[in-house]
Amino acid sequence: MTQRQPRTVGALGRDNRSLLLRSLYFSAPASRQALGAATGLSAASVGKVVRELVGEGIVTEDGSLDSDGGRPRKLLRVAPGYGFVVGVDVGETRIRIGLFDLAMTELAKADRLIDSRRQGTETVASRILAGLTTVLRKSAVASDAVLGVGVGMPGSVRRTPERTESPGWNPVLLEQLLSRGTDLPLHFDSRAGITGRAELWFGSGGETPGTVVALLGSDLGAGVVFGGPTTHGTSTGVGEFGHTVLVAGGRPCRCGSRGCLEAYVGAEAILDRFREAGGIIPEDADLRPALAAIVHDDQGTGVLTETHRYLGAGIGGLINLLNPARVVLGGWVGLLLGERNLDAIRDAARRHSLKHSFATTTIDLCSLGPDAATRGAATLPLEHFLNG
Amino acid sequence: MTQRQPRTVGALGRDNRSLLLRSLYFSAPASRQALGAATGLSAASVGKVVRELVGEGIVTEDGSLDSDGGRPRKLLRVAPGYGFVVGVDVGETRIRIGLFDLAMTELAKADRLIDSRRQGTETVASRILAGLTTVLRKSAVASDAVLGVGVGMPGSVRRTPERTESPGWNPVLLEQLLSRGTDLPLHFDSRAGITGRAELWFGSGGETPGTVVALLGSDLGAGVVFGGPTTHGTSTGVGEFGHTVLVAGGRPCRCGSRGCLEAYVGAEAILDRFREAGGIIPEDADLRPALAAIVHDDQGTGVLTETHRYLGAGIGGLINLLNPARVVLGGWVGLLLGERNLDAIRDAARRHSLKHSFATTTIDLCSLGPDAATRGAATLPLEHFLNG
DNA sequence: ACAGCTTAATTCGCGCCTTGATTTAACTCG
DNA sequence: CGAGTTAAATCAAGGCGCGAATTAAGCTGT
Repeated sequence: MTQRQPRTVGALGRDNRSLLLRSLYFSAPASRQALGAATGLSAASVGKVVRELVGEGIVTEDGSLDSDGGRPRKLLRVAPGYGFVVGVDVGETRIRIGLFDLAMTELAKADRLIDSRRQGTETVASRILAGLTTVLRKSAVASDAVLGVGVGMPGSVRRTPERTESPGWNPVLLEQLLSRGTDLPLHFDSRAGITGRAELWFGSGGETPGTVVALLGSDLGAGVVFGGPTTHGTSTGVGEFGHTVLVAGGRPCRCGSRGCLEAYVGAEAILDRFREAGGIIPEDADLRPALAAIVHDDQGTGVLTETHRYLGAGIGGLINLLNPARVVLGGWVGLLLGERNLDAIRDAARRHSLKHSFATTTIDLCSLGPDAATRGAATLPLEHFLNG
Repeated sequence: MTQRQPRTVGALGRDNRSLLLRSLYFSAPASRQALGAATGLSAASVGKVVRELVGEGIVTEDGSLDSDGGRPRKLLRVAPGYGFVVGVDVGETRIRIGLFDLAMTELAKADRLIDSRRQGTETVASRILAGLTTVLRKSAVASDAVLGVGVGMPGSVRRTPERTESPGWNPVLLEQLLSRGTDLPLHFDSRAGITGRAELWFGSGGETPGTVVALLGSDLGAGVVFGGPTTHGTSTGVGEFGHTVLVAGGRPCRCGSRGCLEAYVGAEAILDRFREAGGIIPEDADLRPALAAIVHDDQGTGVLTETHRYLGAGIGGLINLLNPARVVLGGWVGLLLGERNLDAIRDAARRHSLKHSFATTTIDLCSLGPDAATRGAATLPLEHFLNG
């Protein structure tokens, strides 16, 4: 029955402070005036809050706008060196760690190879902790200046002790081990989630409210992140759409079901379908080059066209259900398919969604490289910081 | 960049007032103490706000709890007669109108037959306006005591002047015509939306947060309403899921696409599939009895089992994507299918969704009759009232 | 170069809110 | 019937945002 936190007048103040801070963060260098307009707060309140923030060292004045007759407005920004955030991307073959300042410039990074098939959660945890000290040392950042660590983990992050996806892998245990090894605040999300966050925060188009990010990669599955109706910063994971049924009773999927989207547009799935359609590809070829080759030339099998169509249908369903303002296609498989013929995907999505919903949606390619994941993970503690 | 309304301290007050009012509304007769516990407000604040509300006639004291040694707590409730709300359900063959007091007891209702194929928006508007005066007269409620009118319309309600679904039907025009004919505040939603709202407000299970309502009817399409993470009262339409692709390249759907869910589990679709599978049904049979007959005995065609499976797969996708706490199956087709074998649907949904998501979801049948629609529509102005 | 103008930022008093403490009200029980 | 107990109202205090007034800091034209 509860709804809003700011019940008390004190909470209201903290709330407006965070509102202002977030607004400032996203509008980069901004004057007090601009902040007032953006937040709806009066000049007096903006002044007061800014004074506090400057006093705490969170915000600094940085240059000023040229005047045209009056007193020039001083520009404000969040002090990049006030604190630092760490992002961790736990892949299947390696762990990536990045340390960023508040302006999200990367100050240090570290890679740790792992073999997820053979090494368990304990190894992953110790690797992460080791990488953490490494980036701290490299960047000469004091541990207590780190605001938090965001970790993107494979699979779903839903907290259940029992029943994890892969036998050797236990997200709950990872949390325990990590929190035992460091005092830093930890934040967790799925890999799809952190990649989506990266796109939402730093991707093309920027802060469009109501953005759905559809990620396609072999080792990533597919996921969705939804930037709430408000904006930026307030992104919330929604769910997985890789296992939506697209062909009832169709191809078996590794999830145990049949006809899932992933069983058609996942990397391995595309390769399998290519082979079945008579396409020739070396048996021991690596996934990425093999897929790239198919996308470049599908040897007349029609697999590529079909894949575009499947993907478009899946996206169409997404559009019907979530009615987003923008769909961003990402993940290396998604990028490969989209770069080749995004219009084919758009077209299929159009055919498989309601006219009106489709008309108010744009479908774009993700513009970020694969190493954006750590950056996306680092937005987890950053967001926590901005929300006070 | 804006996010929360209560920026100013005055708004905070209004906000808490509405919080309290809503809390009171849903916890029926409640003491001041209970309200304090429920809302988190202090006894002092509760007392003050309640005094105001009583002064305005919105809330009345009604009995008191037996004491066990101390002063007994007086019970409060929203005065049912403080105001009234009207719900309108615009179907394809008739318009239903209901007038309710704040306790949502129906004081009067009216039916108007229409022929949506032949009569245009103008007729619908005038029928609604006529029905409105009828229920007002019947119930002897003064027009200015009506807080608002909620209208559930066929199709999507997304506001676009151009490009409406059916040629003779124009939701935007309807809004214009109605607002020209009455001064009462108008609220609009889709028919799926109002039916979903009814389930959310008055249905079994009650106020579970994160409830998705899946409606299946021939003339209704399928829709989804999502009760936000907060609670009751704050429901927001999400989208249509009747045209999610379930069988890529499958049966043609009236939406122009192929393989939509509706093309398999819509009433006509089930009948068609039944006939194609060799089932015998009179050519001129009415939809409902015909479908009921099939559900009762599908003559060994397997169509029923198949339908359950399709529907389950569709619901599974819903679960993956939205991760609701509860899925409620409604609409007359949905009820028919669910009453026959809900477990088959559950089972198919389980097979087609991620283990964890499914485990945290329950799938139930809608418990409301078909005439709940006007009641659901009337929650639109009611909610507006409760939100201040 | 200097008054006069213009605009930014700060300061100040007001009204409003919630809260904890205190007081009053209303009932039970021995 | 008075002591005890609990509910509700009242009161004073502390905070917050806002508009108005004030101060700060540049331009501009002669």
